[in-house]
Amino acid sequence: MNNSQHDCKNELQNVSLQVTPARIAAMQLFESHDSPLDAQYLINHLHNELGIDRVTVFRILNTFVEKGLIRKLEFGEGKARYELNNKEHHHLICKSCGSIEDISDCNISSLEKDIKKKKGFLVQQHSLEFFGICKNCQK
Amino acid sequence: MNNSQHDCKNELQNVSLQVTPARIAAMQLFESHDSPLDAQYLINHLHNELGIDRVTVFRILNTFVEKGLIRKLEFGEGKARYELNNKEHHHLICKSCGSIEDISDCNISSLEKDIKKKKGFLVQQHSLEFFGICKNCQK
DNA sequence: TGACAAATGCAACTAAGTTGCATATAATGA
DNA sequence: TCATTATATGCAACTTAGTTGCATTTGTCA
Repeated sequence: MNNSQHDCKNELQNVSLQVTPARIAAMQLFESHDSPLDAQYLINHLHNELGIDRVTVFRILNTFVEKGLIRKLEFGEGKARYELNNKEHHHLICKSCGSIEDISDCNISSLEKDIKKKKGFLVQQHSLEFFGICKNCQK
Repeated sequence: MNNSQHDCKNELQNVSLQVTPARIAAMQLFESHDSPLDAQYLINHLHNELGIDRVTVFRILNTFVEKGLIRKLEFGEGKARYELNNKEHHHLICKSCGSIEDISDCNISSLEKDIKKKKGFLVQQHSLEFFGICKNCQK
């Protein structure tokens, strides 16, 4: 078992999930990609490499979200995307080429405190996505 | 024709859309609701009241989005929601009771200028949603 | 009012995601 | 290391959101 597989195994055990080939492979895909992946992408890879069924992939994604390993995103595409749930960040989604870039330091937390004070609403999560034209497509 | 219908008719004409019973009724539904509506809600109402087909409702929604009358939102429910595209605001979505409250003055525009400067990405739209527990559900 | 473009209805389809159930596999404790 | 048991997977069938093609109807405008 190589390093990457070993890391993935630990992450699964940390959240009390059984370590299976499908889950290790799914974690590895997330570890090795920067931009958020859709279910179909995982289905293709896991089916080709390990013969994993699409239903299993959907179940893995739901389980990972529940356990907090990944988070679910929606960019108005009629399907969900998923990415590792480590550092907080947001996305710049280019409407021209479809590229997805990350940004961090959006300083939303002060706004969240405001919301608690003014509205009494306790924010647990937020989603912030920017849609526009990336640097490249403006040329 | 009452006032509300007349207003809706004007809004349709302003964006060069033909005025039809289905479109007037759809606009009226949006005018009379604060929280974002899903397609199924419109389908139920327009079908019961006017016998409008579901396909027509989806087409109306797409047309309204294209013309900028409404905007499309996604709250991770596996379906889209739509609301009038007038003043900019964001949403507080309660994970306990499902209620959706509006908030405004989020001051994102300074962040958008920052993004242009730092990343070269030109922001045209953004979506900002907060998920948590509403005042009522905290009791 | 008649012509023409645009909107609608209907049927069929696609794509994302879910459920039930039988089988296979990972974790555990002797 | 083997048997037990809970958990994960595969397969088939299903649901729900949304789309497409085509024939018919309706709104607009001259």
